[in-house]
Amino acid sequence: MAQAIDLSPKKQPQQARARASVEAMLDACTRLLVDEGYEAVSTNRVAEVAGVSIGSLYEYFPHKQSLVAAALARAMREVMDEVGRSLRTALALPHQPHDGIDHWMRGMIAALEQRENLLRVALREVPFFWSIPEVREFSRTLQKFGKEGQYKSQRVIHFEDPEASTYLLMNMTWAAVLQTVLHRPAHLSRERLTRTLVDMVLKLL
Amino acid sequence: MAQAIDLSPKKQPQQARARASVEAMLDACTRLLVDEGYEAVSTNRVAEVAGVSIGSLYEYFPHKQSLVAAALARAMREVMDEVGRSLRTALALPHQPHDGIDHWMRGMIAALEQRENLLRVALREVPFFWSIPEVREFSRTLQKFGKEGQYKSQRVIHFEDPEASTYLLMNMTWAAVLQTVLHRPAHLSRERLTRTLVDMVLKLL
DNA sequence: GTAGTACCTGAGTCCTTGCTCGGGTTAGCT
DNA sequence: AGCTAACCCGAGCAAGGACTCAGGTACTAC
Repeated sequence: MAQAIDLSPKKQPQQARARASVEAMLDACTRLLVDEGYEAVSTNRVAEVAGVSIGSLYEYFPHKQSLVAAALARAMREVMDEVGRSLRTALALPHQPHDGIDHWMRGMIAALEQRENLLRVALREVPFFWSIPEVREFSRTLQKFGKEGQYKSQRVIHFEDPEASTYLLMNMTWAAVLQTVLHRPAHLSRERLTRTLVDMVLKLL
Repeated sequence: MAQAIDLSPKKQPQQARARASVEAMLDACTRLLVDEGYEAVSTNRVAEVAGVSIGSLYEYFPHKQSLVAAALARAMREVMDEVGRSLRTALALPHQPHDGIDHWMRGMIAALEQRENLLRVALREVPFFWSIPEVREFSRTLQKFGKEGQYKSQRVIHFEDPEASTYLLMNMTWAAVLQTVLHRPAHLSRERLTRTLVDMVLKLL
């Protein structure tokens, strides 16, 4: 099992030139993850693709894991931002609750779809993915979003155990969205799954 | 991304002695996966732990992946058997439907719990996990179980799109069960989650 | 100008690991 | 007993990959 490693970067770039180099490294790492999977990511190749030398890479990242973690953390922050934005516009919609749920689901699906291959690799191949702070935070934020949505739309799930049901609802929904994007069977279109998912969530509220 | 590889074994053991060796290899591989994760599994170590030589290992497995795939396939067959058994006893219960769903959920959770760490590693670290035939079959069988349960218990989800809703229901349920076992937060007991999950599934039927 | 710091370079070291291969041992059959 | 095929052995090869280090180049401050 993946044991705890320090995933933090080594030192921060000070000048613009160096910041560009680090960005290039992260871009290259992301590209390799997407195109060839985690096993194919070697520090030498990342440096090559980024157009910097291997020595420069180790200026800013103490080891391979911290590089991959930084690339994934950046992506997760982007996803989280988009999901948060789509929640806020969903809550501002006049025709609650169907339209709100619908908008939010589509927002989440769109956010994932843009990074489909990266997320697939991250979730299925990167051993320390769940140790990345941004990923842990993502789960927490998702829970917060769930409560926020219920609160603002004046709807609460009425089960014996509200805390457990909110938790499960969010996780099931998230899993279904992930499934829809990453693992959808050919005979079920994204549209059909989205519509049905919205119906199911409404039924649970 | 993980490309397609031939995951089938090389040749079958003929004599009892050889069958025992192969079993020992699979056991050792499973143990290493559970204890130290996919990255720590090297063919040399598997042979060492199994008490056979590296040469013998390559008699029966053409490469590392086929060994890991065989170990995981064996585990998946066991899980599938248990889940199937618990579904059948659930359907035979007199007090439908709450008791049935409850029994089935608990059966699934128990089946996963026994192999908690192995599944965690398989799902999160093994790049070719979803290419293993037994895993693909597992997903299909789960869908079949879902339809079977609905049919025999005379309950069908009444949504506009029955096919998509069955698909989603099974996947969401499965995801929630997995979540409960592999990633449960400390403040929510397994029992609370199980009970709430049963309620939610019932509400959707 | 010059000192100091940030930044960059890439050949090379060391280690791990997947896998081979030549040769030995055991089981089963006639 | 003798023959064949199944089975087992493990030193070692070849490749690849994480990471170092000794020495350069570009900024910045005074």
